[in-house]
Amino acid sequence: MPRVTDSHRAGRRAEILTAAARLFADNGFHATSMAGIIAGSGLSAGAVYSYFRSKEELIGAVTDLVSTTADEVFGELLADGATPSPAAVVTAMVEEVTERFITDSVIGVDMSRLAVQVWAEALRNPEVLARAGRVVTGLRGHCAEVARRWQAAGNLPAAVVPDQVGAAMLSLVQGYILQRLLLPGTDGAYYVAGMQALLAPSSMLAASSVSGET
Amino acid sequence: MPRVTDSHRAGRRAEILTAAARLFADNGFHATSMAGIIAGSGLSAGAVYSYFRSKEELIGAVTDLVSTTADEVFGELLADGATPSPAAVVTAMVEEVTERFITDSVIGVDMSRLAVQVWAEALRNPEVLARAGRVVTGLRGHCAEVARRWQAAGNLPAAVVPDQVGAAMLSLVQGYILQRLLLPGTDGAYYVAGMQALLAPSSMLAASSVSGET
DNA sequence: CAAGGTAAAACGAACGGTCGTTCTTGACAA
DNA sequence: TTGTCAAGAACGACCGTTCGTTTTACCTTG
Repeated sequence: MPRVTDSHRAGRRAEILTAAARLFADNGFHATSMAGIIAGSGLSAGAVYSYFRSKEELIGAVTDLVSTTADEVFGELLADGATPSPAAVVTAMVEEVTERFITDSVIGVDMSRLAVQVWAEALRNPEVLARAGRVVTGLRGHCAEVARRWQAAGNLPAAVVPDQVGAAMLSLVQGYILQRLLLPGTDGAYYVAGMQALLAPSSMLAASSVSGET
Repeated sequence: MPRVTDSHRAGRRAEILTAAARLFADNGFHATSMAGIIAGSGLSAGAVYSYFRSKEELIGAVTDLVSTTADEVFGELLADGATPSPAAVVTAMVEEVTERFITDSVIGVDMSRLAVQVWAEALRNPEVLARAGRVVTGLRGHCAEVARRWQAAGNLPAAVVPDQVGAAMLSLVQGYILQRLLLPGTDGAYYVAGMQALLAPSSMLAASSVSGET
């Protein structure tokens, strides 16, 4: 038998996933046909269906890919014990989105476009909603942790609920993704400037550096 | 010569549009079939196609409906010459979304769900992108005007670009819409509290009332 | 080493179903 | 009668998926 190596098999799977992600990013999930994915992957229908049982499973896999990428992109923001300001964290998130999310280095697909498709799909597909909700919860939790530290440092009133602040911080990133796709000319620097002005109207320099990994 | 025409004919058109909007909100544009819309409208295929030339035209009409509703909901925020704080305006927008956008009074459809579908569709349909972009530009312009007045009142540095601040303000509304749909338990009051804390960390009462129409 | 067996992997034509759309037909108002 | 419009069966195209066949590469055997 063609005892193909595991890595080869995983590579094939990744190729199919990449082709699907590229088409999904361009046309959305339901305006993309399996025939297109099959052609894009360079394989046959039967081969594709031996790696993914159905189109829905492919959608789920791409959703996971977006989720994983999002986690990776934002996961390092609080690697150490720093207490950056919310404005600095949102700035860092916007920059990370611009550099690593909009054109993913691994497969060269605009993950921000996929994210919007995932949001829309989540409204009708309970499984996608569950996955997407988990990611959003996680990201909001990271932001809430920032708010908690900022609060502990005395920069926020004690009565403030960190998770609530985290929700607003996450919104600033989601809105950036959305407006950049919908409105030409909304780039990272343009957006960050307004966000920082909104968050620190009196003193313009509340931002300190945000650490990456150690 | 149409005997019962005009208002009756417009009513029919509205019925079809309502049925389409309801199904689009539930399942998105491409997972909704014309057969479903035809059944939902209570008319026949031929009748529906005499009012709308194609499914694409129906999608465009629903996009317009969402746009119009959004304009109406947010158009009154700056009716007079008041200079409310950005936080107060975003608060008012979130409340308007909750009360008038999430369940539109005219047709009883969740416009926020439709908005997400429009965002996704805009990424692949140039006409929808144009319409959606126009609306987002308009909303951001309204927010920018708030920032401009706030700046003129001396609450923002002169170097700040109002449109940039408007983009961030709009993000806070878009993020609310998104997170409310994706995460159970994100209601208006919960969200507003965090937003206000983020925008006015030092003095918790920057908000004043925002005027409706005169 | 060479040849043949074997089973996984890939192929791709074909399938039933559903899609968006059209068009013939009938009913009714003028 | 005649003009208008709705009804809904019918249509071709394309959908996601299946499955019988062919190819491939490793293992066994002489």
